[in-house]
Amino acid sequence: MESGSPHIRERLNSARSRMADVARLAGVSTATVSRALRQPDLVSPAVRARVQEAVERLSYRRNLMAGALASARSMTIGVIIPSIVNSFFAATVEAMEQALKGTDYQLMLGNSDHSEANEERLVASFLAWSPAAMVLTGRRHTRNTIRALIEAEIPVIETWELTDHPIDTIIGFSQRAAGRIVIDHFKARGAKRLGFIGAMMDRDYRAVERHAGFVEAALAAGFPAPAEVTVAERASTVGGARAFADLIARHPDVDAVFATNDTLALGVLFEAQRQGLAIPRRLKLCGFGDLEFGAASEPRLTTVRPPRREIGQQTIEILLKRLAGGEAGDRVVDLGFDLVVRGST
Amino acid sequence: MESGSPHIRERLNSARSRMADVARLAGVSTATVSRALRQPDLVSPAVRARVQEAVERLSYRRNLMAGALASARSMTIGVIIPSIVNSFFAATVEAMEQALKGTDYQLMLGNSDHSEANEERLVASFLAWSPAAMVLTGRRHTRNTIRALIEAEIPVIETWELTDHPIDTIIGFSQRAAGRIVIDHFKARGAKRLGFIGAMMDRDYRAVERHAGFVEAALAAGFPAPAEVTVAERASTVGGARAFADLIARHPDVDAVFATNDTLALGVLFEAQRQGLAIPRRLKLCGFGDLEFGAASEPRLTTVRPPRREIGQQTIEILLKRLAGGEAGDRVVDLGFDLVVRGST
DNA sequence: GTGAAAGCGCTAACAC
DNA sequence: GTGTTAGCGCTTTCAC
Repeated sequence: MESGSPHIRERLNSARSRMADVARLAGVSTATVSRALRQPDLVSPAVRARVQEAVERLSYRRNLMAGALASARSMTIGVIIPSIVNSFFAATVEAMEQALKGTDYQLMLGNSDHSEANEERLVASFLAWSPAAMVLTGRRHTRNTIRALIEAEIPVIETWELTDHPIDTIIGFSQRAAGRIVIDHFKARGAKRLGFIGAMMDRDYRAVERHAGFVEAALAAGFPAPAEVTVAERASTVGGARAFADLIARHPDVDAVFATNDTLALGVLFEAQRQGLAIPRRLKLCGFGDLEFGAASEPRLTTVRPPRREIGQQTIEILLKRLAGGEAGDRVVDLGFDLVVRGST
Repeated sequence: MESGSPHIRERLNSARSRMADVARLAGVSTATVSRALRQPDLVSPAVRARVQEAVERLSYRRNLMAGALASARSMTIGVIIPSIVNSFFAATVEAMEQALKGTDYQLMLGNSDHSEANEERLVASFLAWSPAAMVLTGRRHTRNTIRALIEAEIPVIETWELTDHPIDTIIGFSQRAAGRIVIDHFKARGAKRLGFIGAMMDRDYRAVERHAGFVEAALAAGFPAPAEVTVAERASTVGGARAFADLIARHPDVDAVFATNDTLALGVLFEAQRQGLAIPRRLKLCGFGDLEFGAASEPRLTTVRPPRREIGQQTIEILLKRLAGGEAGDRVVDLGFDLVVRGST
């Protein structure tokens, strides 16, 4: 901390100024300064200008904490995702950040590690900051989480899924349908014996739903029950490769694999190469997530594209409208998904 | 918001309780409650127990905002990374979160998108929350950023690089040296004509430094100047594939490529497969980052492993010590890096 | 070891 | 359209 030349230090008794200083310099009350800053329309143009000038002269910055305490609302939006590494959700968060640019709202990001108990703890500590709104991933939460959220009386958006009974509003798509659609495609491609590869199926219940949709549709379409291997840890390329090696060793007749995550699918692709199984001739492969590398792999990866960025963008759009006093719109927003057919099937 | 049964709502006049309520129930003053909660040692065991009980009976949660306002310090650590999608930094953040578990500190995450101007804006808005400390990526910041940080008089950790003049403390490794080490390895493997593939070299100056180290060492080792292609956008597999196609078309004699990012390297790998260039026989390939897929690709990817998680873990360790009143330790912490040699070279 | 009292820097009624 | 007056719920001297 002993860095920084005294020369630099001199120029700035600034950042310390309080609203009262601005008020004095502008010749108005703090209430007026507060209005001029937050609801300029309520203040006469002349005063607005004087306040603006004073703010600049003092390089005044509002103390958000004081404001939040006084109003019991902070300019914060709490966001909880299951994981930030190597994840679909990063794109959603990124889209939210972009949609928030130019506003005064700040995201507070939390990582539940796919655990409802962690989520409960995060929600509790986020709420201690009186956020303006909360964004959760998924529709499954503990009773306490739901209770705390309802009590908070702020907009709450659940994401990445659908349900008829959202806490407030849910924006996403049907994970089950995403699993189902793969079957239609495999069938059209003439697959005979299906395989399924998943990861962390004990915690990632969205993957469980995709699996359910996949199996349900497979049986309905007359396929035998898919051969399955799941890895315990979170989705990884290494895990996908191992799982596929295992799967194909035990079920050599499998000719089409659905992996619940493109990262797993990438592992399958590499392992198939290693074993000399031609994709898509000998093995059809479909992933989920439309991660970027799928558009460049050899062969390119067929996958289900979830509306990763759209979820984030819509979430913020709806939130901003609500926070600006607008009515709550639809409680359920289905953004759908696409099957992106490429070379691997 | 109209969700939630009345039954649920009844049970919880709770979350509303204030410190004064706890004080009354415990028969002490709010000052004592505050002490009992934050510095239990200053309070007699008997009182401590009574306060504890009252806290539980009322399911009292401290209002962090009020505390922060009163003490001019919040239990927040501001963290700014250049990008969260598909990035090395996600692992650093994840490690920080884990190291923070069990403490009352919260990360506030910001995304500068590799821009110093964005960083400046973020720092300003984070400081309005009176964070207990700030963590930045890199050593390059605007004058304003540095000034604001020094004025804030809080611990500031810069990460992912080294410099003799950190704002406060810097934890990382030499990007230049990371570029240099690749040359030794390529030379040992008998490479003759080198290629370089980078992304976003106008903004990602860490990549620029790796590049500088790579070129400098190449010339020193007697190689001709490496052939280079860079993509304008952020590192991607698609971009890596395109860049390599371009590179090899213009310089068919290149037999060893260094990509500043494993994601780019993955694209090179796929494009080489497409063109029938055997790795490592015809083409040696080295990436940077040690992203997970490199351990599973075919062939597996040689790469430089930065201390991604270690940086995050050490950052928090040092911060917690400082925040608990400890002395500032070394101003420069070099965590080094490893060359992970695998099948692609 | 504990309490009283004075804020922290804003916002929000309400009056003018 | 603007000012006055109370707080928001804590932390922090300073006494005792």
